[in-house]
Amino acid sequence: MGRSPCCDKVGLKKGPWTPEEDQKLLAYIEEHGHGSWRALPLKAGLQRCGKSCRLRWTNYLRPDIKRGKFSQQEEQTIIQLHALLGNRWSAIATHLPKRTDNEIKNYWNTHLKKRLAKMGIDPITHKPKSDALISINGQSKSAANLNHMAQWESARLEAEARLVRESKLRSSSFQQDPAGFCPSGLASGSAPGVSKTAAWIIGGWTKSNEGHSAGILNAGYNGDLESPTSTLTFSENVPPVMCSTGLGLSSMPIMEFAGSTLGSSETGVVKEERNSTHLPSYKEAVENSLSLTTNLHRGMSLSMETAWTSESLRARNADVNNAIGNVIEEGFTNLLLSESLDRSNLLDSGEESKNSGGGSLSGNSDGGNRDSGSDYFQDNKNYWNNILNLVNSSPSDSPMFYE
DNA sequence: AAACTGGGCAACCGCACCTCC
DNA sequence: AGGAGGTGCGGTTGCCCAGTT
Repeated sequence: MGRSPCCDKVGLKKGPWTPEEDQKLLAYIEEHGHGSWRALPLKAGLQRCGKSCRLRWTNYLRPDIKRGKFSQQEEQTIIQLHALLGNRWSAIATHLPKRTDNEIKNYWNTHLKKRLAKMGIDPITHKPKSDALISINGQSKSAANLNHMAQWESARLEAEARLVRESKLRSSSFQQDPAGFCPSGLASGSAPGVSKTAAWIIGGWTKSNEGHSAGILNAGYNGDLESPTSTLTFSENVPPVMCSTGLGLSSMPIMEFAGSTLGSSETGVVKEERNSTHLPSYKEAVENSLSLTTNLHRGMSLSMETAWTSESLRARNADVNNAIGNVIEEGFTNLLLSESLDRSNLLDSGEESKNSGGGSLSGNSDGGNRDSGSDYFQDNKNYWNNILNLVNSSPSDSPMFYE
């Protein structure tokens, strides 16, 4: 095709930006907006390529960028989303308000990836690197767990493959009006829907453990959990496992969300129709997936408030935050984030403290200190539950990043 | 104190996708 | 329908700085 370069490289400056250049760019964009990036440098009086200007703006100058150290929850978010999305930094960034994809990518490469590796977790697959990590008497558990994770991965891949197929078939874009996702019966009182989401996820997982062939999350399961549960039912013949991945959710052309909180029969219905001419790409499908689950969650999370006040928003966010926190606290992802975790100490001590929000992978790997066989398994369930839970959480109104 | 090393981060590069004509 | 330009994205590079030898 021989396309022309995005800009004439001759005479254009490269390398670090000076404060003067920053000022010029800022001043121009504040006054005119960026418009065409290619034309911007000339208009702004910059000897830079438009692409360079865009990058500088999006990664550094933009006013809504939060700089500085990543919080623990941000780290969790990155790890969990990376487990689900891989190196789709922009998609991950949408769930981390005020952080740029570049910043997240750098942080992953320089911190989190290494930390995972150090923990014996493959930063690519997010799985333990070998069975040796598992306790002696946990051999069968190890196998079961890896099998479990393999199924998850398999489901994920299936979902992605399905997305590709669906994206070719689909002819509609999503109706993403959050209000449309708010089943009035779902959020009675002030109980945040997110806890119900978590309950649903965990409930589904727990049940699925009893029958792996049914998939990891049997979304269609309408079980007898004590806590309020919600179910997803699909009008297509979709293997339940497909519902287990955040990806799978939105790939369903027609999807019905039935909230069965506290025995209520109110039902929120989310439907998409095959009418539009828009054929989303795979990438778009993935994004839509996230958006849909996000909106689904948002709908669940919304109380019956008709207006969003800052107070109600914050109150809700606090509730949501607590709910997420409660779930996440139990995940072994926390291991990666705990400042107190010192693998060598654990190895040296030969005894793992029986605390605490999530135990220790290294503890598990070290001679079966964890005598509760279900803990490790539970940790891993939680790990992946958290991922799904996270995707279900809203990117834009995520409570965890309020300052 | 100088040289070396590694970590962290901003920026660049090239490809892929999207949109417009 | 197809080409060209614009933009977004992910991988990589290179510079700066702090810590170590």
